[in-house]
Amino acid sequence: MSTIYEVSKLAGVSLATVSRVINKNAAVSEKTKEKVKIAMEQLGYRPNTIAQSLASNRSNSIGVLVSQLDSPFFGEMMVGIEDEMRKAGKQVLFAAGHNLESMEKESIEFLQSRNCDGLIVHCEQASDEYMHSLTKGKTSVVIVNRKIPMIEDRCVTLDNFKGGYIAAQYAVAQGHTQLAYVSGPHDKKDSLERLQGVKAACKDLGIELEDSHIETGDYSEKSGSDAISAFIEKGYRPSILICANDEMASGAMKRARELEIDIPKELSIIGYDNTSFTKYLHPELTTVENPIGKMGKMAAKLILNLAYDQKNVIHNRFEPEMVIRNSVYRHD
Amino acid sequence: MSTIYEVSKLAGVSLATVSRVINKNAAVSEKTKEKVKIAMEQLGYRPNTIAQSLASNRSNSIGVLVSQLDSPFFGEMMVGIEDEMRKAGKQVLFAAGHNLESMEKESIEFLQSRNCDGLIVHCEQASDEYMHSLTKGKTSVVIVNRKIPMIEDRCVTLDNFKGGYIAAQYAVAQGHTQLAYVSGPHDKKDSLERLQGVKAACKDLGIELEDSHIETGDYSEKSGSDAISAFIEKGYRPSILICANDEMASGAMKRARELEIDIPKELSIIGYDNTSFTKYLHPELTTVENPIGKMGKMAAKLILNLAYDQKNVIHNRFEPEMVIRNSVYRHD
DNA sequence: CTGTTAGCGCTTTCAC
DNA sequence: GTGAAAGCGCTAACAG
Repeated sequence: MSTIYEVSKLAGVSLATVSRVINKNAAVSEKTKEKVKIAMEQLGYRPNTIAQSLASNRSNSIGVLVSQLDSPFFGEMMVGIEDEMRKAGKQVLFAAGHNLESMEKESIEFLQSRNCDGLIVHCEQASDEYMHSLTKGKTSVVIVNRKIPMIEDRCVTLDNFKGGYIAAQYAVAQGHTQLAYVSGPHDKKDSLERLQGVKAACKDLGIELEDSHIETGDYSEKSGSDAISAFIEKGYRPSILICANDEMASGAMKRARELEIDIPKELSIIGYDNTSFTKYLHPELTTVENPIGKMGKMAAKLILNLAYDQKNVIHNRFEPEMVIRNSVYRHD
Repeated sequence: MSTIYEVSKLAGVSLATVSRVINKNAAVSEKTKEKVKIAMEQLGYRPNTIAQSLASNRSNSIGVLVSQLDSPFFGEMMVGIEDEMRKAGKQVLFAAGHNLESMEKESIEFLQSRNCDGLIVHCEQASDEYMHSLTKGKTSVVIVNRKIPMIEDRCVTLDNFKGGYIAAQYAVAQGHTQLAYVSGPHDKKDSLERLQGVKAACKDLGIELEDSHIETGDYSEKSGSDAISAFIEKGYRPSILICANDEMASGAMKRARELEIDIPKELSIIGYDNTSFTKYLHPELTTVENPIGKMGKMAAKLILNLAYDQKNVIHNRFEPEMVIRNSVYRHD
């Protein structure tokens, strides 16, 4: 591999001049620029990014922490980020936190040790305080899907309250009055917000949603199935079940099928996230769109602003929308 | 961030000595080693990986090219690789080729420009010749899921012939005689091999599989649906449809449901890959396990051998296995 | 607009 | 077993 030195020799200019045409950050006369370009071409010169990083103290890479690498949800997020960063000529390093506080911290340290210029993190377990302190470090940090007090401008979030609200609203609009809800874990803010949204909508619309009509799951398929069983044991037969994510909706559908409950006629189902696998479900799942791909893109834009002084327009609060498919029956 | 220089000052030794205890590649007396370690501890010293790379001409990172970042299939592969590389303390860069020759090459160049010590690639479009020349470069390359003549030792592959064979064999063992097959595109070797496996099994077992009972798809869900329609138009009603991947199997199931064909009673289905979404299908899909996660791990081990002189035991030819679930009806 | 020069933080001969 | 010193390939003042 040829070096900047060889290019400068061949072009008959100094190292600095070559560096300038590479970085386009200082005026170089058209003539010399041309000479340099020809020399680079001839030698097949490619700048050594490592050396660039060391000298400039910038690695032109950003680190991304997701919970899992093999999930449709994080997949979309990664694609959104990669896309945007690639356009900006920056590299992306992905690491997985596996939903464990220790792994999350370890992965963040790993990314930091790689001299990332910025971090985009989707942390589920690490505390608000930890996140907060992270943003105080010298590398910029953007947080996805979590609103942390004091640093909201670093957070790209979804209005989960509204997500819950519109789901319940839609259910009622379709003539349902016997609602049930499977919530996510109560120690997660997004889960809580969705629940509050559902409750608020019911209240606003004059529909009763007793506490006993709410089950708490853990976002897993199994907890969706379990919820169905739980309602049946309680003797409650809702006409519609709203789930805090698609995974649980899928579990609920499976259980219902085992029990020969017809979906959507006897039991309608609403999911949340609009994960890609919803298309494999039968009937196709009506759900709340979680624009995680777009949020990833926005997080990327934000980090580009923070770490590389770009001036992208930022809006960091996203609104969910209903995705109407076939799992909700209309009662007239 | 403290540097190696500060550590050496504090420990009262030279730079070189500190470097030695970091890299454990030369003898250092217990005493001084201890001193250095204490100094590193006190300063919270972390080696600067960029500087290490520049000086040693090794980046301790490997690049991975997949077709898509947001796919369950590649997700598993990425997890397998990340896992193994992480254990080895190496970094992984992921890039997407999007099934386009231009993007594949561009992404490979991107990874190379990042000074990866090795590359693991899953290329669909680039030619054998290109792949071949790639392995001739100075960075080691491992190829996943494609057997390229002359460099088989660099390839981690699945026995696709056997995959097709056991699928057909299983179908026949379950009492089916009216088989049909939806193949993948004919310009892909793996697709061809699966087809040949199916044909061979039929022949060996004395079952007829006319050419008209074979449809050619493109691995997409839609082409699975289309295949069903095509068979019906031809007036052929198979008792079992073997698909060259799960995606097409899913499409076929959808179409069958629309046509009110009962699965598996009237039509059994076998998929291929055992992708994670198969659990969302109904009935749960009987399919051929494609151990892509394990293959990713193995590719990682191989690249560790090639790029870092590790001595992992390699077996680069994987065997598929049937995963029996509920989409095949047994005819006695 | 262009060249000179001093590092960036580390590894790696080569002596001792 | 340890230290001195020469780079790795590039950027970024600074001077002209």
